[in-house]
Amino acid sequence: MAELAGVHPATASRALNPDLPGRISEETTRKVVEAARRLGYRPDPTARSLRTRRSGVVGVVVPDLLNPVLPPIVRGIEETLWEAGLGCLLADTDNRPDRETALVEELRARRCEGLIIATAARQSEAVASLIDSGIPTVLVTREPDDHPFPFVGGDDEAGVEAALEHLVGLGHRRIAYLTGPTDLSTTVRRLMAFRQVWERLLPGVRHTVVHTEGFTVAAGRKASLDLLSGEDRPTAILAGNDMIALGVYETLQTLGIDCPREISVVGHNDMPFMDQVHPPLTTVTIPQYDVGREAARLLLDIREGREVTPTRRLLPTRLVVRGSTAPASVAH
Amino acid sequence: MAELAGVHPATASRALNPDLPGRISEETTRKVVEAARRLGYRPDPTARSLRTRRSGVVGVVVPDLLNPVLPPIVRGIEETLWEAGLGCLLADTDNRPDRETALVEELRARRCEGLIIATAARQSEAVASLIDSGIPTVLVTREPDDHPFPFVGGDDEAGVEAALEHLVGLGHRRIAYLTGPTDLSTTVRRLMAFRQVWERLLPGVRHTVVHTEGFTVAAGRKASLDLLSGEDRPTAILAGNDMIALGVYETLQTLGIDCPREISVVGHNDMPFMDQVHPPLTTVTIPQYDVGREAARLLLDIREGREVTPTRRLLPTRLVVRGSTAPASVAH
DNA sequence: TCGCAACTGGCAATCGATTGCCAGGATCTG
DNA sequence: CAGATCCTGGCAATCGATTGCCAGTTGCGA
Repeated sequence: MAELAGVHPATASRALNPDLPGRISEETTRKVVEAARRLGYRPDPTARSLRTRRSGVVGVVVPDLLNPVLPPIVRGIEETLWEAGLGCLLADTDNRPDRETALVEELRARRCEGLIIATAARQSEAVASLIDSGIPTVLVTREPDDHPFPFVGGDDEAGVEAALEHLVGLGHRRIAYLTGPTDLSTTVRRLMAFRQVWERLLPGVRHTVVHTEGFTVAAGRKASLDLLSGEDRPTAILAGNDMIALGVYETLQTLGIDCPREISVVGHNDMPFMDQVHPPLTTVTIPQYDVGREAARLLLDIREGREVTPTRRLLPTRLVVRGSTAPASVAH
Repeated sequence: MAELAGVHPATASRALNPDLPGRISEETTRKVVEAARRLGYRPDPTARSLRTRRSGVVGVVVPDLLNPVLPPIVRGIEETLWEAGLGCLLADTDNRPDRETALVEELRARRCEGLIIATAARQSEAVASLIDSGIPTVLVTREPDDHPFPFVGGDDEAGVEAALEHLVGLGHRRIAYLTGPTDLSTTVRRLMAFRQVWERLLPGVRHTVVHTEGFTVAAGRKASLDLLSGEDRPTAILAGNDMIALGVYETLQTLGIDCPREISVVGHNDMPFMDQVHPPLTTVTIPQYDVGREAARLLLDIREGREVTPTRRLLPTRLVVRGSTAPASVAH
């Protein structure tokens, strides 16, 4: 260790610690730094952790990294954490509550200094278990119905509002909302927004809400097949997310319905390549990367004991109008 | 600690250690286990690490998580590592060599038990620095020109071969290979395969190779614009990856060239949604998830001191024929 | 000149689990 | 029945950095 090279045992620690300004004379500090440099010395993080009770890592729990909305969030988190000198322990729950519980427990056992959780269903045993744990926790993108933690996500309400205004502005009146299962927080947040905006824009007008089996292409395909096969089909579909919208695309192809001439489709999330599908998908874009950064910043604030207000941060979303929406045909 | 609850100090450690079979009497073990259970005791990983000199984490270095080929790889790695009780410290270099170097150094300082690196350019200071470090290291998907480490990736050669045979089988003869910059290992591996297969299939026939500025849509668009604007344009383009292929799509749209009627396009990687673009892209699919799992398994083998042979594992790729390729038009 | 304060650096305890060595008691062997 | 062996559990050192406390020096003011 640096002690040998220099002269002393634990003086080196103080010399190398920037939080102790004039604690050690400049002379001595210089010697220590020099010795450390020559030996390529880096204090052992394990030993340090043991003494200081800080592990230097935070756990990041995601439901499924293959979901295209997550990588940008994780990147935002990861970059922000490294900048603060914290490592990022990644855990993927594969959307399974039991795995979520197990992984959160594992992360706690590893003495993570904080947790960023993107995986929570509306009921989450794992999140509940954290409530009085004292572990700094931030939820991101998804959240349980009831929880005391800070949350960062996109402003879904504004997104749905913009999407619906867009469709109504194009003359659409028979609009179906095709969303996911009711046990996901995303479904609830977006659906509530849909209902509110609907009442404002088209009070009293009937609307259709269909719950798919999941936020997937297959579920979207299946649900839209029923919806579009019957008489009196809608002139526009607002999808709960882009996956469902892609499922709708497949159904349209199957049934030989032209988008956007005969029907308009709007998605949500603006996943990568949604400008490359056919037709290019009109959808709500969410600043996922910034959501990740903000979540990490919030966690750092909490960790430093800084006050965090407000506790919910909804980052601005924006409707990107592409080729999948058009004025309602006059025939209707 | 469990000691208090039970009766002894460090006997608990042995009782809880499954690697010491009959070391402690069944009676005592039972008591310890019971006490541990009641207290929800989990040995402190930090203290354990300090003593055993094993940190329980491996570093995973990726160039850019937003590149769609990476998430499945990372998932495969992450799952396999957790199964083995290892954590997964994620580090994203943003494709910057200086960050790669800094992050690898940081991961070393944190005493990672192993490193899985997906980021290496053809020259990598970071990888070079690991050579005599004794740290178990596995490279994945990309690799420097010269290195002593095990490597796991897709069988690009077979992929390029299948793609080229497909095009030639459709009657194409004027084929351009549109690949990335020469300083990336992916470029080199795929390009060498292209040249070899070409010599076998169409010996002596002239072919065109164009290097784009990167494996991106923009670079693909730009390079293909030059290529397709002139006279005597190719009847088929084999792209170095799907991004470039999408760039070609944009150029085709700009120039009003119909794919696949007038020109065929083949990609490489089979990124998500490549079946949803227009026309659906014929491309080479790589078992990315399995690549990740295999890389992690290899790392575990090395860590356990098991022999790893062969040191290069190329997982089978497959050409998925979709709508972007068609027989060469008779006009040519 | 004396005394007190400021400044430096060392000592030793501490974080919590692991592990080599040892000892007491039980069991076995000749 | 004596001595050897086995089984079990405790003692204490160890991993390496951090930090409260203390002591020796130096400097300054009274």
